[in-house]
Amino acid sequence: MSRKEKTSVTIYDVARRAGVAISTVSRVLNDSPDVSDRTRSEVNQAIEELRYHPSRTARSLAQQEYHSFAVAIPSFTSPFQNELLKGIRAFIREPGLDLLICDLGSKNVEGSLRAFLDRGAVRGLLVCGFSISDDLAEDLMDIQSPTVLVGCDHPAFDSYSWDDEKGVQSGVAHLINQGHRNICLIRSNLNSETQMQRIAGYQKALQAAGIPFDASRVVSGKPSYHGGFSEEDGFDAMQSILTTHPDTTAVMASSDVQAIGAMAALKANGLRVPQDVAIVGYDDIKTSRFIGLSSINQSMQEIGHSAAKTLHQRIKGELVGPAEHILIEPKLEIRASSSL
Amino acid sequence: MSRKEKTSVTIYDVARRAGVAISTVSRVLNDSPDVSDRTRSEVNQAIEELRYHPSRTARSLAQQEYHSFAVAIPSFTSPFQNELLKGIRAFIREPGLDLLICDLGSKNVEGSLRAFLDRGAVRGLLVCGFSISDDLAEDLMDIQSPTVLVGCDHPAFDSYSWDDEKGVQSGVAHLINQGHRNICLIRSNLNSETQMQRIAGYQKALQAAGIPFDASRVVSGKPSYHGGFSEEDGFDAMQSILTTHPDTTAVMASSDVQAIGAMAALKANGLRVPQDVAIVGYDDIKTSRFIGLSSINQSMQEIGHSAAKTLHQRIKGELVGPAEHILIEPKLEIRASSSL
DNA sequence: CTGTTAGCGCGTTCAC
DNA sequence: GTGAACGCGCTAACAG
Repeated sequence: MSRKEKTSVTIYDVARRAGVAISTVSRVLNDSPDVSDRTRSEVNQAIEELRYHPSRTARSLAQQEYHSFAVAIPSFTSPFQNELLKGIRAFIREPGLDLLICDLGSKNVEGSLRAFLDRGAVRGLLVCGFSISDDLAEDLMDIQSPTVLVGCDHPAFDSYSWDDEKGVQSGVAHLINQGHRNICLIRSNLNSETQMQRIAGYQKALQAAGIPFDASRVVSGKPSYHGGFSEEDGFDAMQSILTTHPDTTAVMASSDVQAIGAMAALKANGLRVPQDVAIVGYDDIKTSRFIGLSSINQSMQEIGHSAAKTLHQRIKGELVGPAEHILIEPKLEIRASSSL
Repeated sequence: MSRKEKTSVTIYDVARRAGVAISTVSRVLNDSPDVSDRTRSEVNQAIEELRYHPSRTARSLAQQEYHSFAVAIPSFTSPFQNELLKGIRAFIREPGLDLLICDLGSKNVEGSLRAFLDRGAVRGLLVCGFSISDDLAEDLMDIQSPTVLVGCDHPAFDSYSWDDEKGVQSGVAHLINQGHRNICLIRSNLNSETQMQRIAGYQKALQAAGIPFDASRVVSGKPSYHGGFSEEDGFDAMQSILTTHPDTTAVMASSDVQAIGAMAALKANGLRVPQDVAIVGYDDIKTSRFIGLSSINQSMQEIGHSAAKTLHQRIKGELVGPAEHILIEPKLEIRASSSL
């Protein structure tokens, strides 16, 4: 009995047990036709008896294949990112892939991604939800594997991003059309490019209507989780709006959960939505379908699906040529239940 | 130029470039102290120049180490599972692990898990959210790697589950204490053990108060996503309650989103919560803090964290001995905002 | 301190 | 149809 310590059963054990060579075992494993029914069943029996399962890592190393997408994403449990992940999942279901998720957190996003890359290169990478510096872009190119960006743009990679400026602009324009003039914008407390674009959209809409821009009407909640996109942030922000700008009749929120929080604040103050204060939330329509708000639909699911598909094609070499850059233009959706 | 086709840069390339052996490169990679500063910097330079990144699979194969947890979970994007994942993430952040997520979907959960296992064994596995058959349990034992169960129990594995019966029982008892007698239970349309336990809890609470059990008061929505735990399901279920049992004054819902849907249905019918109909939702308190309901707190995050920790310890051999079975007893939480 | 060599577990030519 | 041998990219003893 010179068995090694607790070593798990390998393809060699199976081969020995079945009285064949490992290549034969490998063949039945990958159901090659070049195996006699007899040996096949013998091998299968040995596999059964030894309760053998091939090693995932060994297999992908030898096969130079990939069985999973790597997804780098900040706070993947946030409702927003979730929609994206649903889309990705919808795609990978058929090819039978898994998701290697690297949660980037919300503080040192870029550092986390670097650490992830140092842990070892992956076969294909989906980077979601934050704009990458040129520095990071180089690191990303270093790993030599297809990379698709979602939520930001960079010339070197395929990307899916959306026009935040136009999104907010159309939302605010909608409110203006409804007769509102005292409109506040709830932003996050990040100074991301995204935020700047949204503020620009807000300004443009006001400008187009001849309404003067008042910077104090752009508010954010206290710093909190999810970089200022949480319910608490929305609640805080709305609360402060009600005290500093009591004449406000409409609000554009930067996310759906923010909008939910804002609504809660209104209720807490005895105000009705949308009669007293109207709200438009920037979000995915699917997320909060029972909340009585209008919203900017980003259809994150579709984006996630497309991004995953693109990555898959790049990896398999089915897609060649220069990086593609898809810019989604968010649409305004008037909720049927907006009279909640 | 006899370079191979598009082969990515390996440790050999770096070694050649730096004029050293691959083992030396490996040493600086794993920052071993046994390297002279001079060679180290030379190697590092070569790494820089070649933009080399070690292969994740090759590394873990050779090292027999693990850099990621595998998590098998049904519909990981549901708000409920999300809380669990948050807890898991909280744990893995420090050891610098990633998450290999296998989304089991919601239809053929067990089959999906089997397919996952066939794709190759993993080093450690977290199975969440559904009870496993003895058959599947064997498969799980076959992969010879530590496995921790969350949301169900099995003698062979460490497990974290909660007492659904007592949970629902306390929720319904609370409603009874509030003076309600016509209480409905919104269940999912799965026939899981969990559901049976919940129904049992409902019955026990009624029985303790001398209220006769009426099976028709246990309702579910139309089959839908998430196995009946969605907003739509809650909406449907409440809608049917209002027509078949208009005398209902209180409802116990099986999940938070269900409760949200139920509330929407009430609003749609001009009813107020909780004045006309009170609701207790079975959920994680963090999930829907702005919804005006009482709830059964499952503190999924803590469970996720503990489960991940247990798995980690098993893998590292820091935890030995028979499987541990933790049974969480859900607590009732009266929401401060329950007058929304 | 550094290079050589043997694996890690499996896929994949090649001959037989 | 089947087996021996090599390679995937890297780590880990051994030597020197």
